[in-house]
Amino acid sequence: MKALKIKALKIPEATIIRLSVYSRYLDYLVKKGVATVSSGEIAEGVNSSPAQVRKDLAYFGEFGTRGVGYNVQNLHKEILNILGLEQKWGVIIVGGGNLGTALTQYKGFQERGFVIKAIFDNDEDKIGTKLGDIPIYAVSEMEEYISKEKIKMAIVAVPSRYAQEVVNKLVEADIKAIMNFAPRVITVPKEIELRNVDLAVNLEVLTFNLKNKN
Amino acid sequence: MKALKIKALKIPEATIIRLSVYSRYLDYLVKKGVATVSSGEIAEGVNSSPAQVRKDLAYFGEFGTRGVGYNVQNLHKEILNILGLEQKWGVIIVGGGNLGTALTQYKGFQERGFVIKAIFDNDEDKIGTKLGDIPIYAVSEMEEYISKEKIKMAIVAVPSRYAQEVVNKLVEADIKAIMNFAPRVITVPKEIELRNVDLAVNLEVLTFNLKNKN
DNA sequence: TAGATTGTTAATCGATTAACAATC
DNA sequence: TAGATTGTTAATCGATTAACAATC
Repeated sequence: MKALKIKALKIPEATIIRLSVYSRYLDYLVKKGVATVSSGEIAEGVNSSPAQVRKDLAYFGEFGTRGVGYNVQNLHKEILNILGLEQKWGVIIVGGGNLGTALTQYKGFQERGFVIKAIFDNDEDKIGTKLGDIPIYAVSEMEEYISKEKIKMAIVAVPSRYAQEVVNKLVEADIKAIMNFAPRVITVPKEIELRNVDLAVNLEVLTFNLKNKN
Repeated sequence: MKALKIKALKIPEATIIRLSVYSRYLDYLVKKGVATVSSGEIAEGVNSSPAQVRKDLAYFGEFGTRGVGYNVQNLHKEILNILGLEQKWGVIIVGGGNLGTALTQYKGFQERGFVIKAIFDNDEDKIGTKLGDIPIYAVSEMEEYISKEKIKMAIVAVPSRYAQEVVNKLVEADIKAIMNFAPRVITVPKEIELRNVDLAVNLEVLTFNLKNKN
């Protein structure tokens, strides 16, 4: 008896991250006016291998032409689609300190279609003011704002000791995805997407390598 | 003929990252006054598995006692040592914009023993001023500063189009490790440690998952 | 047609998980 | 001694790389 083969193929996270890198390189090629590109050329441009590039793309479809390569504009568009970047995403930032402020103005988010809509903080001096165009509200107003504005994504840039508490509030407010900068183990229900960005760990990998490779 | 078996065991980067997470949890246990901990308890504290914890530690030695577990203080110290954090590390930041400024004052670096020593920028209005205690110098002074102060690590927080150029200067100045925030493919000689932190990619992994898992 | 390059399958490599003897 | 937990080996799982038929 042959079981119906359902393609429940799991896509490695490394693949998603590489797709993001490919899309930036393709963006560069589009601007340069290049029409066609091979997996080998992409690999060279992003320090990968041709097989890896083709494998990553193969999870999602057949985007190339044998003997020819890939249409640059088309592949670029396809990858942005795969990543969910065919639309703009409204994002809120919790925490209006140095990091939150820097992230609010970070060009790299805007370039990829992420729009910071508001900052939430508990500092009375900041509440009611604006950072450039972006309003700063009290954390107590967060749940209502999320619901009213249908916000799906939040960035948590508060001191570590408040991070879990803030995340709990976000979950209650029905946020779908959280990018957390606090170097703490944070717990969320399994249906919530959580990504931890630990800045210090990155330096620690470097010190480990300095100490051991040399 | 039996070849001499040299233990050139390669340690997964994922292990290093987890060690960093373990060390933070152990720090918490130290402060809580806990004396002994098992691999199972660590695993629970950091969302991992007991086997993973023991495997990660086994790359570096035998730190526990069978039937008992690990001495919290000792294990904490051992892991910091493995990561190279038994010493303080002087770090410079290139780029005094929003992100560079935020990173300069980021507590998470200080807590782990990273000391930001100086910022380098090309903005005439900033050069010669200070950000808190941290002096801002011209990029033209960078090479001399690195050599004089024996700086090993640098953080690159300049606009993407300048990133490779800045990295080249750092390499010439004999820097050993670079943490790069520019979302560009950066090339360095193989003896230089390079780590790319791409903030937008993290949001893109979230949008991908939002789009596909739900 | 000949040359090039894809999409895909098979082989390899590496990391995680499970199992268990060692031992406190 | 009995129970607990480590350190380590073996089994499994997953991701990368290599190879090649398909095909432009």
